[in-house]
Amino acid sequence: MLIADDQELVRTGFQMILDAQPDMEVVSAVSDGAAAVAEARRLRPDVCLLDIRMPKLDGLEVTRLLAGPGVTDPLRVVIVTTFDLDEYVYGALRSGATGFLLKDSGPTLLLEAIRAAAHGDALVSPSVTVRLLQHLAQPAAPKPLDEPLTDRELDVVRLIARGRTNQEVAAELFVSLSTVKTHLGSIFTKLGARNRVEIAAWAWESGVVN
Amino acid sequence: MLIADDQELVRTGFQMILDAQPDMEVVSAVSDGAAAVAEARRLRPDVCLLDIRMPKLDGLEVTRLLAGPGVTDPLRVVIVTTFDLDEYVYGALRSGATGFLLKDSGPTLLLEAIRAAAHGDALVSPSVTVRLLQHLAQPAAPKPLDEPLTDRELDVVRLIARGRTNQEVAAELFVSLSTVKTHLGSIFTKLGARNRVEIAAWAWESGVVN
DNA sequence: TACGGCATCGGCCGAACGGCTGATCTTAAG
DNA sequence: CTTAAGATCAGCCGTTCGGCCGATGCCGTA
Repeated sequence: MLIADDQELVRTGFQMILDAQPDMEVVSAVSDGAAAVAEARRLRPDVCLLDIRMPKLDGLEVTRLLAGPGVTDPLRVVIVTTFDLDEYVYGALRSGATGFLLKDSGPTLLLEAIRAAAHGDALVSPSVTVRLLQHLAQPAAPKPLDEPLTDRELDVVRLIARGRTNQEVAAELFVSLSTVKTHLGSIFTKLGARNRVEIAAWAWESGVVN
Repeated sequence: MLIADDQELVRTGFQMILDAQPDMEVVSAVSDGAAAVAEARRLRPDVCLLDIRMPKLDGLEVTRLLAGPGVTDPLRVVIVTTFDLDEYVYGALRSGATGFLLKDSGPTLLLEAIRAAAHGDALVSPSVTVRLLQHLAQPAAPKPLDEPLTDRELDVVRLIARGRTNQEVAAELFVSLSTVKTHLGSIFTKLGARNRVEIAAWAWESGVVN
């Protein structure tokens, strides 16, 4: 087990909790991201407990270096943070973390998360999980449409959502600019959108593009 | 707390674990899905603990009836099952479950899951979570940025991605239209975007918004 | 056959966008 | 103290967007 947190109190708190466990051993506790990477590579602990907000390298960068895509023989990383921000959550998961805990979690969850990570499993704070599940559970029906989009309109939506201009959409669909604008008009009406970015946002939310 | 499981031993086992907790009370324990729905509607427990494989109605059907989309005043449902099947997991989440536990989890996780559900949060078994995260983390690698966006630029990006006009962004951030356009200029350069929809697309792909 | 939905095209016009240059102020780093 | 980076603001100007009007042709159904 390696602990990385810039706050002295948090480090020692974690260490006391973990040292009380017969099956856990803290091999190093550091206060910044660069040291975390160095120690992790030197000691190769089973699990790394990383804060996000740290000097030099933040926890997500450290995770990328230790467990990110392309890393050979990645370590297990559990992110522990005070802040329940979506960017942190998704950033952590993309970086290769196998756990995400808020600091307001009890010690029970902390221990469970570490044991899970040691087995290659992942435990995420319940208050975070509930939001993740919402995204998984309803990739469909973000907006009940009075009138569904036609196939051709969906073609236009998909290209719009990828950042194409009307001219480019016209070229890729082999139609004129006027036609694209006509389809767009229908799309605006049906979705109740006020500009093309709202169309794009709807497309991403509803899973029309991915 | 309501327990529904067709196996006598499991029901009593759960009941013994839960009765030992001062903050929990099992108000009913039934052995099939139809009874679970009836009891849940009559007693309206804070949390329902449901097995999936049950006579008459399976746990997922029960969940749909008690917590599914369109249900007014939904109950909190934790699914407990022996079988770690993807269909079960996704089925449970789509049905409206706020927790998913495998029966090989320890009593600690069971209690944590129930307490989380009571708060409206969701705890999922670590071995299941790790697979869910792979699906979430899959659309990774949107674009490694030469220069990262500043905090303020991210504020602008988030609002742009939600379809706001420059004027609206200015109003919501309490700055002038000129400032927004300046930030946008930097964003265009850093992301290599050609229009605001490409900025929005980057934001959605990278998880800056969701 | 007549009707309606869909796809296709054109023009006009005001508003919004995006690129450009240049400026002040604060804060952090060297 | 000097320098660099970030946040703030301003004007100009060409392009794109989005709304609105109208029009033609195809196809399936009533």
